[in-house]
Amino acid sequence: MISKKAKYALKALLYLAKQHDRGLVLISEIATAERIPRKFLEAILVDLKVQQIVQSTRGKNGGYTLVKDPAQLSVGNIIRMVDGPLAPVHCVSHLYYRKCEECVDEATCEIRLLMKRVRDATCDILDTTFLADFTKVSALVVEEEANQI
Amino acid sequence: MISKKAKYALKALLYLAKQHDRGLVLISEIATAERIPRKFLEAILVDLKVQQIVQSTRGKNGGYTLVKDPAQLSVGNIIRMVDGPLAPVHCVSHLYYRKCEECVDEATCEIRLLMKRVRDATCDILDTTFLADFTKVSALVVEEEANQI
DNA sequence: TTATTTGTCTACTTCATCTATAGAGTTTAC
DNA sequence: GTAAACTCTATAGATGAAGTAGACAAATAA
Repeated sequence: MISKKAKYALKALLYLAKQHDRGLVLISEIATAERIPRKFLEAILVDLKVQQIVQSTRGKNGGYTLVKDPAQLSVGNIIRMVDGPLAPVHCVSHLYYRKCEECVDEATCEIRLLMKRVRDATCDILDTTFLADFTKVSALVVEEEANQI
Repeated sequence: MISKKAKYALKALLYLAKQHDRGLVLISEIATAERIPRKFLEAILVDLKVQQIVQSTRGKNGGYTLVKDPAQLSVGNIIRMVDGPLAPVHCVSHLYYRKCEECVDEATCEIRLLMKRVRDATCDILDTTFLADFTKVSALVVEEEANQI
């Protein structure tokens, strides 16, 4: 399970990606549109700013905007930033590797091998899906709908 | 990430599966062999007993034994029993489905579609891997080693 | 300059879950 | 009856999740 925080981050970034050409977007606009608790979203956006995913401007006419290219920002990376490893156990994580304390022998641990397959399958999906892919899909849907008129 | 509890449960059941023909196995034997805190393992085994995965006998010469056929007990089911859903978000879980509170429209939620793919990939692996598959692999390894002599 | 709008920062809360541990109680075999 | 097992109840510390409150700082425009 991913945390609500990660889901909110994902939704907020996706919202920003869709408004990418529109310039600065208000926190409260995102919060309302995506039904995210406003104060909680604030904290999330600060985190994402530290990670240099978004940029902000203060004061009147201020707001948030995406810094990273949506075509290069993967869902996998966003979730990792907020929640940590995607792997089901630490001992199969690439970026957050840690030996299981209780494991008698990692090399022959059968559970580890299985979990590695799960990790790989998960990462194959999440690390190859970028924010831009969603906006494309939405554009396609809009296009299809237009064609049906 | 799966919990330690789930990992312990998996290791304990795997241990029991390997000793399946040996009859009753002591909690403390499992705890020592798999380096699981003994009292914690006790609690886990009680849970698994309630779920009718294992059986126990009290008193001297007592112990635990697997009730379910290891060829029909999947890793996916074991993890679900202890941790709940395998899905990364509730709204794509089959057995633990729940609508996301903040979701504006589930039918068009792009994150949901992506997470559904993750769920399916995970379940494809974990629901088709059974305890018996591990004991087979171990047997194979033993066989191979014997061949090399 | 001042009011308003916006993000920033610090601190706190509440609640749940994880990961255990302690110890008395019960059952069974010998 | 006693030792060896499992069982039941209670507790507890640590951590993190999810959110809230409110003062503060910066930018703009009147």
